[in-house]
Amino acid sequence: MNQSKRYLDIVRDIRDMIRQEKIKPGDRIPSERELAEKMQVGRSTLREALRSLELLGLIETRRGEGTFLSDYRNHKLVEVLSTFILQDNRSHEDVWETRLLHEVAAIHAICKSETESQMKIWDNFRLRLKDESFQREDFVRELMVLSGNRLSLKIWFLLTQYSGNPYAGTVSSKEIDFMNNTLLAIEQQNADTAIQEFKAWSEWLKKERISNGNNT
Amino acid sequence: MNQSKRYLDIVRDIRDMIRQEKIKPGDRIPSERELAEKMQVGRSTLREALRSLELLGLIETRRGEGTFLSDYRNHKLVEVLSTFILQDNRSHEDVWETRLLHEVAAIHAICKSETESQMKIWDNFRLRLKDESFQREDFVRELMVLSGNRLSLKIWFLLTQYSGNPYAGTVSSKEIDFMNNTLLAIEQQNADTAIQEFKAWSEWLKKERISNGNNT
DNA sequence: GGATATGAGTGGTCAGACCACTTTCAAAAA
DNA sequence: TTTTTGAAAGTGGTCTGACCACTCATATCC
Repeated sequence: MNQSKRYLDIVRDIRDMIRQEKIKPGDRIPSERELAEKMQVGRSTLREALRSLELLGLIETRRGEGTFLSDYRNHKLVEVLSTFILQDNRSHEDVWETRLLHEVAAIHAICKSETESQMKIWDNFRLRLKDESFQREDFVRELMVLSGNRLSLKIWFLLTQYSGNPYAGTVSSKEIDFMNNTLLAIEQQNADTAIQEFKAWSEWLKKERISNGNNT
Repeated sequence: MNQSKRYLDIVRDIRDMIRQEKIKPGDRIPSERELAEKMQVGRSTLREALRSLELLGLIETRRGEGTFLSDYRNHKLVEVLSTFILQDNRSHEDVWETRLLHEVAAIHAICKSETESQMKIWDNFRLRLKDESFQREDFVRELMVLSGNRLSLKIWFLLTQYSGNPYAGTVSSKEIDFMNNTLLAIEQQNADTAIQEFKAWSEWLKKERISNGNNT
């Protein structure tokens, strides 16, 4: 009988315990010493399991306080993977394209799943458009959220952070036109036009950025 | 100075070491005792880092033999995260959608950037299509590679691992039709048709999967 | 030569000891 | 009485040294 990987069993046990005792995100789970005794296992072994879970963002440990269950919706899938993905893929072009890819998909999704209750959202959008500091990034973020795909949102957010915000600064009137056009097409649920306009805007920005010698 | 989370530093150090010393998947990395000494850290602390990496499937440990850098293929991340996270159908849906999103974008990119030299690729594709074991995943992987966006490819690959391959098994004739149609449209650089066909295929598969009660 | 025993090396586990930190609460000071 | 102080208890973070179980290469024996 070789059942190595005891810590994997512990991971499972902890999960089961959380389920059974109905521990909710934010709640404290028993201390390491307590768990170790309950599970008839050494503390160091137990800790190996806990650290694994922590790296994944499933639990949170605070020295002197204890270990807490974190919201599993905030899991570190993206973050963890990114440290291993983005390392050798520093191609700015790839990051840019991938980011754009998520943005376009979000617009497409929004156009295809419009509900009446969202109508007022666009009005709100228009109001904020008048704010000078309302830039492409803010605009897109709203769209990403509206698309409803949280994973895509997370990836997008990460890519945005990674590539920085090269558009900081004033928002030109040309940009506002792009925004308005895109928004209008979305309102009319015209995906093709919206995406076309959005891409044109993005391309334009890209060129502006290059001509300004803006590099992250 | 409170710099807790030493094991996180170790995770990074190990990653850097792997990169610097050009350790390849399958290669052996130094023993725990060796690493602990080199990094001036206790063996138990080092092990916490190693176990985290192991849970992610980035390394593989074999008792009595050593620790080896693993190929990205076997990670348990899928398993562990899914038991914690995927109870929520919404997350499942997000992964699926995000994956599809990358696939569609790849097809789009290929259609828009066709070069003559790629012509023979399609012939090769057709040949492999006759192989029974050539499934959607294989088909799409080729496309992802052809798209040229390595970052997108990596993200797609991990999402695929994450959501598993529920399509394993025989490839129905209906599927082969879908594949052929998609391929044909791509050859003709007809992005809209290709994507439409591809999405239809995906939707069909999704339904098949549900009706078969296939759940990871 | 082939089978077998041995020993070095490795990961797996444990117990015990500190350390650093947070919280609590009772004693001391105001 | 109220406020401040500080000691104690509890927690995670780390290290050490000791075994155990296993693998593999080597030496030994038949």
